[in-house]
Amino acid sequence: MEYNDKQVLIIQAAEKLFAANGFEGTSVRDIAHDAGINIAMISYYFGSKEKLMEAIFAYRISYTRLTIESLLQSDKYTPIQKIEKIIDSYTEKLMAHQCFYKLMAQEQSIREIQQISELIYDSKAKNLEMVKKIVQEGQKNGDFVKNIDVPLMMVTLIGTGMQFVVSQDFYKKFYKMEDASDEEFKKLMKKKLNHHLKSLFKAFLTNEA
Amino acid sequence: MEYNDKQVLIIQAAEKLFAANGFEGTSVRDIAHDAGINIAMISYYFGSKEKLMEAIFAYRISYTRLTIESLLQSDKYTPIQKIEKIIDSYTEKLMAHQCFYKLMAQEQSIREIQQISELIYDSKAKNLEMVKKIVQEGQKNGDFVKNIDVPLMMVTLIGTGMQFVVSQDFYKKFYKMEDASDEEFKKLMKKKLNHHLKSLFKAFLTNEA
DNA sequence: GTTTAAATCAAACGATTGTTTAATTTTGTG
DNA sequence: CACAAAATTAAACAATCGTTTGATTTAAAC
Repeated sequence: MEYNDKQVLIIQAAEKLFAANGFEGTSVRDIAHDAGINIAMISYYFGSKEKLMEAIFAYRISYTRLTIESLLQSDKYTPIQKIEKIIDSYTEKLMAHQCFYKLMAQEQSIREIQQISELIYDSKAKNLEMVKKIVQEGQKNGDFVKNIDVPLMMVTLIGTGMQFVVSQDFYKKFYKMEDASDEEFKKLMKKKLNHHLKSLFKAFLTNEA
Repeated sequence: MEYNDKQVLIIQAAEKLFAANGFEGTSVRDIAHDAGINIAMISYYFGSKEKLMEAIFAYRISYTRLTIESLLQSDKYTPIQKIEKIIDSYTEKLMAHQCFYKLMAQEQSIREIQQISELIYDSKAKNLEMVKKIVQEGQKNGDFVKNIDVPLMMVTLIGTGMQFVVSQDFYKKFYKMEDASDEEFKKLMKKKLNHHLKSLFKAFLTNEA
């Protein structure tokens, strides 16, 4: 699906406002005002407010889908290196599109639009299978410990990321970064999150530091 | 704050519907219908829809606040045992009041009501300080490793719990529990979550199984 | 320059929103 | 029973919601 400049403008405004105020908490007039276009343009281009939400997901997913799968199937990396690659990819996407992940968090909880719920479901299932294979590989060659609950491991990975984006402001003060620039703060936070996830899962999977 | 039977009825209906459809996605008529009362009773008892939301938090917090603090300050437990006590308390509350925690997850992301945001903020700060002390104690006596990012450790704890409640249905199939009773399923999930968190944080804090 | 389609607009649409009113019923007290 | 306070109701309130209309402007094609 291709979107013209005006459509992208609307999508980006909607993404921002939906993330901040929720789907039901954002009116099409808010979006139109923020995007600097007439209200009727939303129905004109997308059909409805719901379809606009679907467009946001279609737009983001087409732009954030990284082909790390081929990377993971190769023999160039050890299982723990593959997990680290996944964490790199996840933290990168998370920090680059925070609004979108806030939206995903909301949709997970509220389930407003059937099609989006299915999209999230499929994405989870795909990621789970991918990680499952890596874990089994690591257990086979003795790198990883036995009895790893992969679904719950994924809950921790996704949950940590999601919680991170919704409570970033809170942790600003605990890292004494209140007067740092947004860009500076974001950069440090990404680094911290990345390192945290890597040491967390290395300890969990291998019982080593 | 004390609430009479009718007020509790309204609070419980609102909690359920807010969790399922969001604050803005739930009308006062929906709540009134579900609680079996007249619409006007909501304004009559609580003043407004917003104040009803505040009442939910006041109600739940007064009923779920467990005094584990005194337990944690005693010398009867090792630092790792104290962490386990916190996990026990957290999983217990999480599974007993899933709707409420869904609501918390939404409020964290959307920030609809100032007073509630502050309540969540204070709760986070309090929990962070509590865990910080335990971690320092564990590091002092050599039980825990060095360089533990406690704020991010809390992100993982809370995030895992929150993600767990919003995606429980998804994981139902992966544990082959689709035809188990709700109570049976809930019991197993609580056990699994509890065990997962304990082994995760034990590995993270001590690098041991 | 004319024609046709796409884009944009202000205005209006009916439906639904949270809240209030004023009347009525229920409850508790003397 | 009589009275006052509390609880409950249907109805109405103005405001806002997402969407549509029909007219107008802009852009593209010949």
